[in-house]
Amino acid sequence: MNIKNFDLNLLRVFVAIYRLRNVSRAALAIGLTQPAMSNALKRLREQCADPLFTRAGRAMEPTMLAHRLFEPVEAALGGIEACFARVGGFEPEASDRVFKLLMSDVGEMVVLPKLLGALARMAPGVRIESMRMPLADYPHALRSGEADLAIGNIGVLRTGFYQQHLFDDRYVCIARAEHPCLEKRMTLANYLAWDHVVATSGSTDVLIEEALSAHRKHRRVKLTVTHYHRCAVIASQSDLIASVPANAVLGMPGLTMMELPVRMPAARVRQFWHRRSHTEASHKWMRSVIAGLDL
DNA sequence: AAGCTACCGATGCCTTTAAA
DNA sequence: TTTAAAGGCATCGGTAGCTT
Repeated sequence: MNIKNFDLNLLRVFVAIYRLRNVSRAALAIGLTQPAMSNALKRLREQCADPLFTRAGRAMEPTMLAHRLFEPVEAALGGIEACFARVGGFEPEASDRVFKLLMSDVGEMVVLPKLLGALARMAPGVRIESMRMPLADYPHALRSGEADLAIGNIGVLRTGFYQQHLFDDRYVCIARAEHPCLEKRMTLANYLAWDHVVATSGSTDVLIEEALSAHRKHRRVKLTVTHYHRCAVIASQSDLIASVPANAVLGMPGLTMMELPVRMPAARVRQFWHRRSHTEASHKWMRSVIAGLDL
């Protein structure tokens, strides 16, 4: 390898593929397209004179050299990032800043455990405040600084907001394990024949209603609650059925998960921020930490 | 077992950008 | 102005998983 010509961005490429074992997802994680990532991997392979990752089914398995390189490369990259964060006036390891994050309870379950793990290593004094409010209030909260970031599949944040993709989730229909609706296929007619419990903490409710409107249909909503998790608990103990992001119910006992009878694109869960925070050092640092989580 | 579909990495070709 | 490199779009081909 000739270090004079080495592109340090290739180290980010290497770390992302090693963590995710997937070129496409690694590309999304660092803001490239899949072909650009594939080309970067090719250049990295040429520089290292080693394939670094070999395809094994749907995973990219690291070679012996990749395993040996990962720890020192990750540490070096972390050092560089911390150094630039300090130049910008933010020292993560010494900070006691509070970051206010807008997210649903599913977001909390998926993001917060890993985020806290990362903070324990990098910024033990930094604190998180998870906030909940109606989706319509998100733009104002981010614009005014009441919240730092919003995480979710949020359609209301467009003009004046930046966004970065974090992971995809799918929407599913859930019912208690012995529910009579399971005796038949979950057709649209079957789905509409039952009373529903809906949660208002994310955008699922709005998106399902839009999908049903396209068929000129509507659900009978018997109960509205604020959290997806409560929605799932109620569905597991009643004859109400619900439509939720799959991550909301993973591992929950007493529930059956089914495909929705209407076509729903996957939930593209992203982090959103207002342009007022775009160049602020601590904010940039927190965004990079969240984007680097293996979600 | 065969056929179908979805997923995913690789590649060709083009445009853009920056350096010489 | 030329050239090389990087990134994006479109597409190809291999693999896995599901259905018949």
